[in-house]
Amino acid sequence: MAFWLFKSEPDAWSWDQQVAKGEAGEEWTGVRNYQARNNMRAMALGDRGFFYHSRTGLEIVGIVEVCKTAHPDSSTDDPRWECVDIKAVKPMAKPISMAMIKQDPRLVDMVLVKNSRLSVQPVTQEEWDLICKLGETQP
DNA sequence: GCCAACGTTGGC
DNA sequence: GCCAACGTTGGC
Repeated sequence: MAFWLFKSEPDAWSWDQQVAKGEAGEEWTGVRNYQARNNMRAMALGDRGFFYHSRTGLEIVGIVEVCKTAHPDSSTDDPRWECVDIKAVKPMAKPISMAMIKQDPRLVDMVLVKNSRLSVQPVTQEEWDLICKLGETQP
């Protein structure tokens, strides 16, 4: 199983909205970046990811699961763009902020820090385990 | 709200 | 195929 991180501005699509979708989940539409798309193409059913609030919030607020693998993005006719569906699994007991990540030498190499503009990014097993631990959340 | 970093576009 | 110009993202 692989681990990922999904970024969203809460003004556009928030964790609460994701939770409201429940088991059905929701298409992660709107990605128009090849690297992010390729990451979604690489996802398998059941892969887990962090849900991160960008711009306003700047913290990991929850855990999601891939519930549908990559398919054409219904928000565009352009066949280049694909997306997966994700569903909310559980909130972080303690959200993990960008500031906390930057302070931890074990986390400063995260893509989140190194390439803050990539909206769908991979997370390593070590990063996943540590953030779950710091967030006091069972993955 | 600012602006640096990055990705994309398009003229040559 | 290069690279300047432009648009967007997202931390601050």
